[in-house]
Amino acid sequence: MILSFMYYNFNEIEKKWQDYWAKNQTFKAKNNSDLPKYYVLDMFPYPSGAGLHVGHPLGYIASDIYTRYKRHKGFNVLHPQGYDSFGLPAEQYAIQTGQHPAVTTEENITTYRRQLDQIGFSFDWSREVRTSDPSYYKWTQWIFIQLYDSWYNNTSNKAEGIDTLIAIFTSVGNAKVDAVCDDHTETFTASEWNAFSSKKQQEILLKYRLTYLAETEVNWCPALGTVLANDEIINGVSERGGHPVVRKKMTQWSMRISAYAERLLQGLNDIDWTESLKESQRNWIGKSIGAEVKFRVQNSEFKIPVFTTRPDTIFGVSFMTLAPEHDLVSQITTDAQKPEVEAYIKATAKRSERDRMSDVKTITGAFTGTYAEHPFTKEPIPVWIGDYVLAGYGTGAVMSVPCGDQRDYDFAKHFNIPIPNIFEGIDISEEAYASKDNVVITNSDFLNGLPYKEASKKAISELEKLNQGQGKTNYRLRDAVFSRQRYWGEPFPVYYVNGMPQMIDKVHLPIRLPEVEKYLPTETGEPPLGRADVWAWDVEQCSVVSNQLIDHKTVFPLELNTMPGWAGSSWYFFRYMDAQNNDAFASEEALAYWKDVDLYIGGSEHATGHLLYSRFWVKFLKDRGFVGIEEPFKKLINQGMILGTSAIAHRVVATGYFNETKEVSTFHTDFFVSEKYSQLILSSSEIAKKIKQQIKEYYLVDKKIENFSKPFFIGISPLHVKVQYINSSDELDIEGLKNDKEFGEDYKDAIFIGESGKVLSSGEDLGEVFKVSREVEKMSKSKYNVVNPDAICGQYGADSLRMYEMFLGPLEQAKPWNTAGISGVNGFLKKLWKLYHQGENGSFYVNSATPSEGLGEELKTLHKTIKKVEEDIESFSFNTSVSTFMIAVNELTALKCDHRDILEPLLILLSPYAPHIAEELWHQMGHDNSISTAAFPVFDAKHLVESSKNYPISFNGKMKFTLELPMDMSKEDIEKTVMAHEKTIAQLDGRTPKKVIIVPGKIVNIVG
RNA sequence: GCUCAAGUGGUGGAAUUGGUAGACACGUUGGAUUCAAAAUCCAAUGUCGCGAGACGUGCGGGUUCGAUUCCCGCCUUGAGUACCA
Repeated sequence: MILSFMYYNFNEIEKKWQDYWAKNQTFKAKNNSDLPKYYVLDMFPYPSGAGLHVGHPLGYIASDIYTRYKRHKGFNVLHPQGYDSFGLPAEQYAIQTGQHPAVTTEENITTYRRQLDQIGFSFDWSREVRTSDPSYYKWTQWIFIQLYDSWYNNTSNKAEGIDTLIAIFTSVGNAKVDAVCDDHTETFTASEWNAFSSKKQQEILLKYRLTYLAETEVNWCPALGTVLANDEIINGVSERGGHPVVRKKMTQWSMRISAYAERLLQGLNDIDWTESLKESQRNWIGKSIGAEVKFRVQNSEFKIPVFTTRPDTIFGVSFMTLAPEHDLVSQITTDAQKPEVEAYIKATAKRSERDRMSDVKTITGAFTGTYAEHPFTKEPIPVWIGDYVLAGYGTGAVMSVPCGDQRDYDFAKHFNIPIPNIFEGIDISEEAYASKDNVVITNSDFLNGLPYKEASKKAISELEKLNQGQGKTNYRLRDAVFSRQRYWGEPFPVYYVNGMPQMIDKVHLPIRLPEVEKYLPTETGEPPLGRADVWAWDVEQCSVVSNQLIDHKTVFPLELNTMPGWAGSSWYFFRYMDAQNNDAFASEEALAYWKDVDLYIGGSEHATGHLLYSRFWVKFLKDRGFVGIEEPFKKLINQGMILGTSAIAHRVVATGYFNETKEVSTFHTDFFVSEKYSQLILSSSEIAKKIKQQIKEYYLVDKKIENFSKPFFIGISPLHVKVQYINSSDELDIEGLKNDKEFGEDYKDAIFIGESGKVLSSGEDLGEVFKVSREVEKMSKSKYNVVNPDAICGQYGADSLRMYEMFLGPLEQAKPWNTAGISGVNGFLKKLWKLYHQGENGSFYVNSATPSEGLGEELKTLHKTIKKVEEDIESFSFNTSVSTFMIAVNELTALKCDHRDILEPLLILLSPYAPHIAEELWHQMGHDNSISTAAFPVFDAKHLVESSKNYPISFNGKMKFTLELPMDMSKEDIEKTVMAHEKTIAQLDGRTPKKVIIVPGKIVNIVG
């Protein structure tokens, strides 16, 4: 066994230790331990059918290094993994092929697991979870019911059980309740409440529940046949697939995340996330402070509430603008204006969200014919509608102050509305003045002479006196739509009685996803669950029964929507703490021990989706007493994307006439030129002439194509070729490309012109090469630059892959992958192996005797390495540790070091990065246990003490030479020695220095 | 437009409180070993220059004895966001 490992046989070693870890459950975390806990989590992966490319494991490698490091440091580490296994791709595949998504998901997970295992991650797989597993989504449904049974009390500033709200309604009505609820919720007394029908009471309660069913304007994606949440739409099209999205009114489940807007914003101050990530959450929450002002509509009872951040500019209002969708529009429009207004509303409804977004320059609007009344001057203010006002933000109406807002200004200019100036000494003839700084209000009655802040305060207090406004804080964050018209998601534990939703009792969970014969919407446009035959709830038997039994007395229809992707991923980090528990989503003890995630690593694309929703659910679960923490992820790191290095071959295109009609056209020839000629060929160079001639002969003689002209003109067309055919010197493996099965005959006849201009029929011409040019792009199948970790592990080993991914650059930065560079770390591991195999014929050998002296240099190297590696891991600077290891091995090799006292601690330092080789050498050193819990070596500064310093001697800040001087030399002596040095005298060339700066231990700088 | 991040050799990148710019690696060139290749080892490698030397961290200023690092103004690239009242 040992003999076969005389050389570094990574394939055998890695297999051996992966099997050992699995068999011995080396990385199983205990739920009770005297050791301090540490929880390291990777963002939940979706098991896609394409498998992993080398970009995917980057974050997993980083978190695994940190996990292993923490174990060496004496922590009980929880490092689990699982699958966010509900989702669109499996369902789209199911629609195309008819295969059940559970089947393809299972297959994908198998591939995923195999790929993860071969990289040597130290996951505790005994805690694996899958969101599509009924034993998991049972608890997702359970949390949904908890949300339904809760309301948000602004007075206590937390969520409470709905029963406390009902108690208040029963005793005093809702006038005194400060709760987060729908707009336009009616006020009622206790006696009115008690007299309401049960249905009416249920309708009212829905306006308060934290998850509620309501008709809302949603983002409907016709191509996917489902609604999407705001964060699932990028630039007006769906995040998945890029399909158009339209606005539509639908009855949907929503999550009242807006109740938590302020807490979600404030919580950001207490967590260690990157500033950019916190900033995008802050922008998404979009807090703005201002006032709500009510404008009376002249000659009517209506009032138009508006939200403004500039109450100080209230005397600058010259019109009002309502969103075309605003409820009041139809009621206040005069008969005379009705045709124009209705036509405008129709026109804007037709425009998709995308059109409206891409076309912000065109100013459109219509006058309603109605006037509102200024709260202070009582002057009439024309009321317009315009699509630059969004129905979903604020009150859907604005008080338009053209002198202080550019959009109002443009609108006023376009429709010839007056633009009164209320800013002292500011010119508004060209554009509005939107800044809050350096403003003094004028032409504004009691606000004259005041700056922004004072004027705003004063305006609000005056509005309050009139009962026409008050200070208000507004948030951009909208409630999140929670229904999806899809099959492959969690079913809602909901049935309907008289159209009102009812929760199924928690004891009957999980409500399992029913079988359907097709995964498409029904003919009547209902979601796929509408195709299920057994999808009704029997309240007496408490079970799911056939639809045919629906009688609306004891058997009722079940909800047809399913939950969105973020449902299962908003709480999974708790399930890992106690993954097998059947009585709770996790036991109180487990929750109390593991608390929160100490380190979370994942992509920044989840900034406004998963990371916001998780925080929301955790705050809710805390309010209701189910968990003890306010924030789930203490520290969060976004790993940067690994980009591909595409290989581009240069194909010759020729322009000429190639047929009897002598029509001139351009076509792709079979000729390729090496990188050197990719620019040159456009000119009338010798090589271009030669190629033209070759092309002519080839098509006329070899291909026997008649009527083939000599090409008038030749150019270059770039062609992506597979990166696996490119070596470290950017040279193409011509044979490989020609015989690639994927392209069949495409390149069978290709002719390659190499670097020296010679034609290469194949790769046999020695010393003659064909080069491609390289370009850094996103890894994608279509660019043939995807690199599969399986191939890397096979050729270089998992330890090389792990180290190389770290070596590429800082974790958080985007960086290109180039397989050629991996030989560097692979060479390092071979060199390391040799260091431990300095015996006869390269056999394993370490010197276990502890010499009394003489290890000075070796100890210096070791302790320098301990210090640097420890600092690097603590600061997530893994790329520099890899360099440090290389330096250490280079130095120890030069010293021919074979001492156990040096080589053993070095292995522990290395084991988080290259665990397989570390385990193997650890084992060869005579240890029976795994290296994974060996104590991390302790740094001792005494080994780094230097007696002298090689001082850089600078003249006017520029280093000219260095001088070795004792560390304890005084400033005066340094100056004397330096000034007396011959090189100093030569540099000064007779001049007298103005000043000599000496920083002991650092630098000498001579000025003058 | 706004917000955030980043610009250093042929390439990936290093320089953690301002103190020897280019560590470590890839690539390239030359050499050793080999019948030959692979593997391995040694040396050189920022630019210009034969050389002494000069220049050099996106650009222009500034602070400092000294700036990749700090300040001001610009340019470029990437990411996010977008009529948010």
